[in-house]
Amino acid sequence: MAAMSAQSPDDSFPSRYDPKPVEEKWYRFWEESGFFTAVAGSKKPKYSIVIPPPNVTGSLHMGHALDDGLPDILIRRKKMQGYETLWLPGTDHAGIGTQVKVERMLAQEGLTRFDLGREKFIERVWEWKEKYGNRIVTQLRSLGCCLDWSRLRFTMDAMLTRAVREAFVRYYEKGLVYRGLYIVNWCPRCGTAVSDLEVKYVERDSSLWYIRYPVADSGHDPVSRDGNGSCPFVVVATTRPETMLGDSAVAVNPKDERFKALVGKMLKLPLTGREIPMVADAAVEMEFGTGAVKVTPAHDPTDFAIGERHGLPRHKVIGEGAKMTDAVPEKYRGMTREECRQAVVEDLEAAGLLEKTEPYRHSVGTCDRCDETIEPLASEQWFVKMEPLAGPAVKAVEEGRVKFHPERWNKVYLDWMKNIRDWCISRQLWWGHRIPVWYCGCGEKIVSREDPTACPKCGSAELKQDEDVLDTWFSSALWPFSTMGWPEETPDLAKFYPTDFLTTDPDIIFRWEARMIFSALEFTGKVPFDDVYIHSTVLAKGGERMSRSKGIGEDPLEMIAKYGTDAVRFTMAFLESQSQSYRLWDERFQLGRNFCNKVWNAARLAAGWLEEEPGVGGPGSDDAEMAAINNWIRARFNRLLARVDEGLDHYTFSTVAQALYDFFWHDLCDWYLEFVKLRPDAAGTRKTLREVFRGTLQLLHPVMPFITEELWQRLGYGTKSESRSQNTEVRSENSILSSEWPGPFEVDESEDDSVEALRDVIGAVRNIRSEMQVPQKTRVECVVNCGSERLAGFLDRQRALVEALAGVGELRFASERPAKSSLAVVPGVEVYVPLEGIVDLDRETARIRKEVTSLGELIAGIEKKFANPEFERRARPEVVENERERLAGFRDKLGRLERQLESLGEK
RNA sequence: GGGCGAUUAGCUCAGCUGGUUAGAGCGCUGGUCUCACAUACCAGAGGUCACAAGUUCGACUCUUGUAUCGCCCA
Repeated sequence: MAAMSAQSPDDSFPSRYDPKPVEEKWYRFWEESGFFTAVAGSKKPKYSIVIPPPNVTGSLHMGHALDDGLPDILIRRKKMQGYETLWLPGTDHAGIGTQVKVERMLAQEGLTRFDLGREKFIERVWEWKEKYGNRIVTQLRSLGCCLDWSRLRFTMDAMLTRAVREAFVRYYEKGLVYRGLYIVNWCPRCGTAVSDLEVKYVERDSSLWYIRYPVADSGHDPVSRDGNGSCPFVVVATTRPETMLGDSAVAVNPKDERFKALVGKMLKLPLTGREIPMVADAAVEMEFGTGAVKVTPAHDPTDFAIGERHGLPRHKVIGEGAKMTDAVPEKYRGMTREECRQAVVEDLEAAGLLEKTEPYRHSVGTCDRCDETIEPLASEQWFVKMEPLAGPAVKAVEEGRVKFHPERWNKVYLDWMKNIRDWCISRQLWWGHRIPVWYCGCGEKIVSREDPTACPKCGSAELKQDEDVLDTWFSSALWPFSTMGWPEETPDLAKFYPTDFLTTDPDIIFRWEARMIFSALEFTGKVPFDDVYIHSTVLAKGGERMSRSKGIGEDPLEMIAKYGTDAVRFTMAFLESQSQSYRLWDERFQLGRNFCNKVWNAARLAAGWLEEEPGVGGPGSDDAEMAAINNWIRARFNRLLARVDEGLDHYTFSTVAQALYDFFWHDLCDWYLEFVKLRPDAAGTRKTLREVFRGTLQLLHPVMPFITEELWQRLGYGTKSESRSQNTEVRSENSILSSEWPGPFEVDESEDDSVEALRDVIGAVRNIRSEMQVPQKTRVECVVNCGSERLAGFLDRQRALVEALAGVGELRFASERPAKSSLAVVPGVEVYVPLEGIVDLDRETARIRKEVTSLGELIAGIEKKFANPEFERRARPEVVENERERLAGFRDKLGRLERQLESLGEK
């Protein structure tokens, strides 16, 4: 411990990276510098992204960390690449969610929304929003997102509300929005209709009840079988016996021979005294139950359709509160669905009309939000007619104007869009965009952008606005352009729309991306974005879905507090590899934290060199000595740059993070900085160090914004302009965020192979030392036998590096193996380590044998290829040539090692 | 019922259009407080790439099937 502080005399550059002070400081700096604010009048090319708006009721979870962290990576790079970027923040009013939240608050005061009335209630919701709705927005800052706060939007803002009205009215005028009586998914607990997407189906164990419906004019006793061939009743199977009270018919498939004779006859509906017809309809599956099904047009979508086709009455037997209505016999009225089911089954049984009950597993629709069983209910609702809208939305993706990434999601989207059904957009809520339709006592219906004051037909001022509000997703669908001022032709819209990119969880691809695409095409004539990236679902350690309410998973804010924002961002990018999901837990963030610390400490080391002027004429000041190594790291940097650019252009975040990690840790720290330690003084080395560090910080910046800005400043890049800019544009580089994205170095790679050989020699000696259990502090001799003069010359010039990094006393050159020495063969070089007195013959034999064995396997593998004459005939020539070279190389190495084994045997 | 995805080292995951000794992080083993970092350094062990058949000169990679798991839609 004491040693540690002694090693870091300068407390202003501590040996551990502490993210907290750094993060606060630089976020404020960026924001105050105006880096986040987009300029619509800019002449620069644009790059824009709108945030997938989180619910105002929400707080940051791992999904947001990706929704918002990944675009931030892209945005930061584009800023550095000189684009005028807009990264637009905002929140969604989340109709049901918010309303329920405020209702719960009221409940604590012993009030319901009805006690307050609509107006007062909405006031309370706004109060709630002002007070708590900004929580998620604040949290986005701690993720480091460079969102343009001057353009913060909310779906209930006046500007966006106007867009919603405009959209509704335009749809209406084109006949694309209509009001109609259809079966909707009714949630009795939420008290509203919900769209198909908000229904989740869960498998439940239940029963299939077989009920006898007596034939009205059969003349037979309905209970006993008379055995003379004529059937006194029709048996129907149902999973919902309580709905039989609302039956209007029994239907069979027209092709079903079993029932041909009965079609057109009347049946007695048990428990009600009603008579209902037998009808034939192709929608009936002959395989289900008995082949005859009960038809309840008011409570089932298929039955509703059958009812339409056959002109059947709709008996609404279950009401909005999921209780039996007055349309049923008195004894059942007011019962819940469950109570009524039991009563009906008992009564049928008592009447001898229950033929049998079978256990049955089926899926039951439940409310996505509250898990209540959904009641399909015939109800007056507003719908968007999807067919005319879906066509262009399908085309946009088929023609590649919108591209999903990973590619497979294109298909998911297309399947859905091609089978889409009309969208139920009215909700029986108070919080939301109220439907802009007014009704007059004279029967006139007014659909208007502005609130009307009088009926255009009769002049009456007694107008009543539709009670319902629009589905929240109706406004979300307009988000990419409503946030920019549509329908006004604003500068923002002109400059930044369409947007370039959007990322979300796979969950909301239909609610969001799909609806945004058709809405955008309809209203703006343009796609809302070019690329959609569907990120992985983050699972908890055990593979379960993260859930705050169930206490499963990690809180990103906690992880940020514990490991730092950059560590969280880096780790999540590292894991984001285009798979369906990945598992994440607390300790995983150590990956990012350790990497941050590595970057920090490498900078700490380099800082010492960069502060001083290069030495002149002193040891290590000779550029020639380090030239090949400087070129090597520059070449490695170029390779990194190519990978980062390629990866970010294709949204392969994981490969980008891995490339950064590998280069920084394994090329820069493990080798280059270790080389430089020995002779940091040459001007060429200084230059390389400075430039490579600069470029590397820049490449790291989009993923790890805070630490890179801190180091950018500490290393002095923020004060001296060193941009290698080709542009004439003058850029202030006082922040890494405003610096110019790097390009490749010019580099002479002619001696890269020599540097590789240098690393191989050091590695070989280290390996021998370790296998021979040579103590770390013991210097060994090392003799090399080079295949070429050039390489020998190079290694001679680099002898100091071999000596320091491999623990070698003196590097010597020879063409013969010294006695009692250990041998390693690397490309172009034989490495001997004389181990007089230390060498352990058994160990050396074992070490060589191991390698001989693995070489033998490799050689056998390649020989097998050549053994087949087809190989040389059919494989590509370069492949054959390559294999030939590998084989020769392995054989050569094997021969040398075998000779070593023989000579060991002699001694 | 339909669609999509996964199955690679003890764990969590990479491996593009088939052809360099299948990689990483963590964990493990041995050795190091080496003057940036023990959140570190050095060396190493560990995989018949779920299974079967096929295509091919050649399959972790392509095709088909089987098994197990997961996601979505109806």
